[in-house]
Amino acid sequence: MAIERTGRPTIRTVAEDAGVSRSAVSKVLCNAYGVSPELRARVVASIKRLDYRPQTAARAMRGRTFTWGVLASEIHNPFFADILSGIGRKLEGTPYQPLLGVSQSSHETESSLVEAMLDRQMDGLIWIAPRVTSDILHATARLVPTVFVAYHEAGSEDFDTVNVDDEKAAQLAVDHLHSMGLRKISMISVNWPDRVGAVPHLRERGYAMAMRGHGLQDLIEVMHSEESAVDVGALTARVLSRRDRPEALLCWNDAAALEALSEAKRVGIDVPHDVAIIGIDNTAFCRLEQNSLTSVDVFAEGLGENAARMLIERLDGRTTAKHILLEPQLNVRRSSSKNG
Amino acid sequence: MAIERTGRPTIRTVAEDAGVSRSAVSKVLCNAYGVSPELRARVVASIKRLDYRPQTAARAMRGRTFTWGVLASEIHNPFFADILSGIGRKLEGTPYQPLLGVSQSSHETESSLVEAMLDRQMDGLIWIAPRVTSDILHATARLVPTVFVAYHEAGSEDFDTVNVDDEKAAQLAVDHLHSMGLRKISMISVNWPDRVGAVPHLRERGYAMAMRGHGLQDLIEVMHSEESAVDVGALTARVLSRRDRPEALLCWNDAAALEALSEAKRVGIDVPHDVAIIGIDNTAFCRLEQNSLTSVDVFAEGLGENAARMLIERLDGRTTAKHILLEPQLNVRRSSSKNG
DNA sequence: TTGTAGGCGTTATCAT
DNA sequence: ATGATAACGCCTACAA
Repeated sequence: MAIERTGRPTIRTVAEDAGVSRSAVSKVLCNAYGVSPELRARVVASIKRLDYRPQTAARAMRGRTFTWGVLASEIHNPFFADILSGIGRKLEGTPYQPLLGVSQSSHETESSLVEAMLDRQMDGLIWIAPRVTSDILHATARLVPTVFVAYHEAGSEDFDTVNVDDEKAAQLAVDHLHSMGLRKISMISVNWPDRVGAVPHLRERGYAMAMRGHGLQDLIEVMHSEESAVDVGALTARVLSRRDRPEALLCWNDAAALEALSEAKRVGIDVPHDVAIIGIDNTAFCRLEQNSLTSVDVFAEGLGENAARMLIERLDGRTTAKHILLEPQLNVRRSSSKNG
Repeated sequence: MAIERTGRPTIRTVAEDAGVSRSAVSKVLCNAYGVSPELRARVVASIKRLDYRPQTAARAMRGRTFTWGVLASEIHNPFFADILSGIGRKLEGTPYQPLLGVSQSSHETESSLVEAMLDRQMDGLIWIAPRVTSDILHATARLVPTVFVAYHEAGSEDFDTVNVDDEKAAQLAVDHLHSMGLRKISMISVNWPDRVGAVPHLRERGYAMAMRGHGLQDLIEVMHSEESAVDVGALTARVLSRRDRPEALLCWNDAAALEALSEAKRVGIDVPHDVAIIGIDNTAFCRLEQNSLTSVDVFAEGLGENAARMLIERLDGRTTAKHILLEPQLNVRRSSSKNG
């Protein structure tokens, strides 16, 4: 019986235990042709008895790792956690293991995280809300099957994308506010690398389009803050203290909207009476009574599930790109309702 | 020039480019002895020119992967995100890459996630808030260097632990409530696998000890809910609607406390006047005005940094166990203050 | 149907 | 100081 350095049984151990060749074991593992039921049974029994599991590194040398890299730049936002849940659920029962790498801004850059994933031979990548330039995305996708979530480039042949219609999400919000008779609707957005397909960009566009659609083009106002919570808070505080304060604030995401709620409360401005506030993402915190934040649901978990499905299809051989666009849905709560 | 299947340069490509042997390149990569400055320079130049990076799978076959597995059962709680931030920060500039695996309850079990990590030859594990039995933890730690965060077993020789003093955290909360003249202090805890070293268990103990310390042993009341937000909400609603409603609720973590705030608001019970509410973890949401939740800081990011430091030390050769216990710190906010 | 042999990219041992 | 060589565990032609 072969004794291995690691103490783990190897394919060799199993072969000896079952009294067959190593390749026989391998064939059983890969569900390959040319193994008799009897031989298979013996091998399966040995595998079970020895508690054998193939070593990913060795497999990687010959092909696949059964490992997916999931890339995110931030995970404090529950939006990312929801996506990950969706991926995890979809991968249940498959041999694939998703592993999350986080590129904390200012720490590890996104590109070096991608390199780390490539070095580790991930079978595929799910990349959430990328910030780097489009050419890097294409270059990456040509090296390894990649699905982008929260990044729009429906024309790309190199990769799949899975998104909610972010323009429409913002439009739904504006339409709702307008239907309440509000006109001075400003938007709080975020400083983000200026990419055409970036989510903040599209949400800003949707806002502007909707405003124009209602004849409010003169009232269009988009303000940008850094991503940090304190910056969002400071910006909101400035806006709310203005004499010509807007009647409503559309925040580019829930995190910003929750900060806005906080600032409004701090300075004693009533929501929604003095100012209505709307977020986008419809994360779990919106539901809490102290927030009761109107928000546009972007079905983050569904995004994750779809992304996983796309990648499975790719690994199963699909070569043409697919681009999925889910319908957003408005959830009205107290932060923007008349009888709030 | 060797052409590789993957299109990536290999150590062989570099060797040929630099006109040296593969072992020479390897030695440069590993900072091994016996390479002349001149040879090293040539190799380094080739590595840079070819943009060569070693393949992790191949390295794994010979030893290390420079990859750490981080295990968590849930990531919606920002507590986990903070820990991960701490790990990431500490690992900046090191060759190690942390990758997060999530064992969503009811989906993938924790044990199978551990197996996935072992199959992928992680150099080390950081395991946050494990739920499985202690013997599994020991068995795992004997296979691969492991640091546990948010799990107490200071006597273990097999692994390191990094924690805040969870008993004391709960005590601080009770002491504070008691100092406000409150006596009927109940605790909302969670159904959790009944492990001696589990965080909910210790926080419950700390609560009970503090109550006894103040002569309030007859008022000790610990209620348990499932982890899901709706369950916490339902339990809180029941408690708040009781005629003999407690004067204060100590929630085992912030997530539960935020739900409690929500329910209180829903049924029109004023916080803190009618009931004071305290959480533990001091996650970012406590700061928001609409929550203004008193909470005990457990320095999650510090936990992450310490865990990373412990694991680095292990990989550098330390063989004796270390157990770190940070001091918690109370942060009083409106949800428990007299002039709230 | 089954087994043999070679190689994936890297590191470590041992000659030179 | 440098280089040849042998593993590591697995998969896949190909041979029996």
